[in-house]
Amino acid sequence: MTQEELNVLLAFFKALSDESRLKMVGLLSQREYGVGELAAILGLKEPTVSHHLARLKELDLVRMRADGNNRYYVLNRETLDAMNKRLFNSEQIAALGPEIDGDEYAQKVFADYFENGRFKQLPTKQKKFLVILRWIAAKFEPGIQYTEKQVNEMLKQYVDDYASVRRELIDFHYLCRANDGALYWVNEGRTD
Amino acid sequence: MTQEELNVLLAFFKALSDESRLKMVGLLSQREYGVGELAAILGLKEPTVSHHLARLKELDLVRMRADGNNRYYVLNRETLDAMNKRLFNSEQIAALGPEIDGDEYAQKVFADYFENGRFKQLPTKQKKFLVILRWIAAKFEPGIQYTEKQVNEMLKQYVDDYASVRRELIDFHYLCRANDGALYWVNEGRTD
DNA sequence: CTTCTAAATAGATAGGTATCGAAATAGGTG
DNA sequence: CACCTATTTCGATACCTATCTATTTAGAAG
Repeated sequence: MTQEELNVLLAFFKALSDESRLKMVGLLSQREYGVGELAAILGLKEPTVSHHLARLKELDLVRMRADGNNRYYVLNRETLDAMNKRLFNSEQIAALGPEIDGDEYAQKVFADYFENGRFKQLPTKQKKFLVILRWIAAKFEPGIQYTEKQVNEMLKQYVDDYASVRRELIDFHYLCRANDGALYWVNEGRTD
Repeated sequence: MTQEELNVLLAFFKALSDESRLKMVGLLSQREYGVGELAAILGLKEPTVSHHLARLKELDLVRMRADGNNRYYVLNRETLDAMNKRLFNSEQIAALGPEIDGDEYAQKVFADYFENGRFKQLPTKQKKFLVILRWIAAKFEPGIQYTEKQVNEMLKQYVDDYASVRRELIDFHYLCRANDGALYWVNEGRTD
């Protein structure tokens, strides 16, 4: 699951994790309501209701119809159903987890070398080393250009010998480097 | 839907409306993890992970197994499924809305007399008046004892002549009053 | 008993957001 | 045009909570 997809789900849960909005969804599932009407029923001021409706509308959870000065809102059941289907099946739930390398082997390598958010040391066996290199490479966002300083900062989070790792990332074609050596970016065309 | 039930759903959405917890749910759906392990993968400190796990555990969304100093957590899929079934059907969604009196008549009364969160005036026709009285009565929580001052504060939110309304609530047996007149509470045994 | 380690708890801080009042927008009506 | 009304936008405030560090608990191992 990409960060983008996760953000959508997150936004969906955030949208429904407010008492006022949850009640509004309930009301708007029955019939359309005007803003003032909702404000009266919920005991809120118009600006507050307007704010909540805007948040729901952002996610396409409600539809709006204008009639003169009044705007009538109603629940968009399709979006709700889509979210429901999208989330509540095993694969999707599992996919919520960040992508640690999937296979048992990689998990073992992690268990052995990863501690307190850092790699205490790097394995000498190339296969194990590549598991870690791949994981680090994935921390760089595709399409972004990084200065050498930024790359170093990134790597220091995870390893002591950041200079070696930076070199290895280039050697194994996980990162590309500009001719003058000043900029780095993810090699999106790489295939294993 | 009671306030209690709504709170449960609200808590559920709040629980999943955090990026870290959402990722944790994904991971814990695949296998059990120790606290430190999760902290390493998510790039968080142990206390933070501990905090999130506690929140998930409160709702019975995860189960915990202790082994020596380590505690292993795993997703409780049943709770997730139950929440899913519970929420995503039409009746339940509709029930999220606060209980405005259901029938057309009551809605009309509201439209006529309720404005900006208050009743601008009270209808003289008893039938209409009772619609409003019932609605106000529902604002008091069953099982709670209110002082007269508290009752007045409550009523002032909605009407000008709070003293009359307080008397009517007693006369129509929506509220009970202690013999000394100091305490009020909802008459749970009332039948229309 | 002392030491080490994993996790939970306490306390502090910072960022997010629900809410409001005031002001701006825009449609309707004369 | 001027006025009224419904809604949105803006700016400020207050509460909530995710996160951290420091401390405490409690199991395991010398």
